[in-house]
Amino acid sequence: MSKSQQTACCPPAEPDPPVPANEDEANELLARLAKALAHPARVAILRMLVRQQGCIVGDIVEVQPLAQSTVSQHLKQLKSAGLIRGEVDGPRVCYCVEPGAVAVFKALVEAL
Amino acid sequence: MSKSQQTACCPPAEPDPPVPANEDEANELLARLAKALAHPARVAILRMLVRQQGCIVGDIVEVQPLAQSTVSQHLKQLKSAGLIRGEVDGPRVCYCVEPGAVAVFKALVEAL
DNA sequence: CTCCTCTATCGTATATCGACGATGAACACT
DNA sequence: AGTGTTCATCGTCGATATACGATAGAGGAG
Repeated sequence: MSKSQQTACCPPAEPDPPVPANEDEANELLARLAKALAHPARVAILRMLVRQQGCIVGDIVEVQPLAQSTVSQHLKQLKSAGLIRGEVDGPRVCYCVEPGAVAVFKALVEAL
Repeated sequence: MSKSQQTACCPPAEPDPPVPANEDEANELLARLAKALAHPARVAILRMLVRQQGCIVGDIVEVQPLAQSTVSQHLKQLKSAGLIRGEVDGPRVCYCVEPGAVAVFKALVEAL
């Protein structure tokens, strides 16, 4: 039973991502975002979410060589960093990228 | 006594920074580099090193609100991630950016 | 040779990470 | 109601991160 359903969660939204002008704030934000990606599994998850539009947790667990609870914790970290968003879709939860946050991260890194 | 001496350490070098083609390896490398920047102090230090060509440890310690030993540890992490390089300059040590590593990091992030 | 400066390392304490199994809560389906 | 699926949370464990003071070691200055 492959269960890759393209549930149309994660709508557009995203008006504008503010990049901090203050350097100290930029450092803290960049550090927080970098910390969220300081683990290969989280990088892989983010990449997966960027690639396809929204992912069910089960799909991620199938791909990652980790326990379901561990994946859930990684998702929690990505979410609390603001890089992804999760929406309940019936019994499942659909995660998707927060494009604005990724854009801010790219901008901060590029400005290094 | 301000001691900002532009000791001409940190020569050119840098032939070519190889970016891993394999996605898993890219994930691990990105995670390692992101981890190195997962702390505001390290981001600030890297920025400082990018801005001016090479920095004496003492200068960094003066700017950062941290103990000298703590700064030294952060430098060690940045160095073991390959983002900076340190050269002994008499009694001092001059740290400088490893431009190739920063370029790889930017490329990996941009490719997200 | 004897100080003095500069930096790295050691030792320590606290906090967070990363992983897992087990449990709990929400939902669909019968 | 009862059952099964899906995901988050809890509790736990070892490993790592972060911070500091204290110490060691290498180099100049006198």
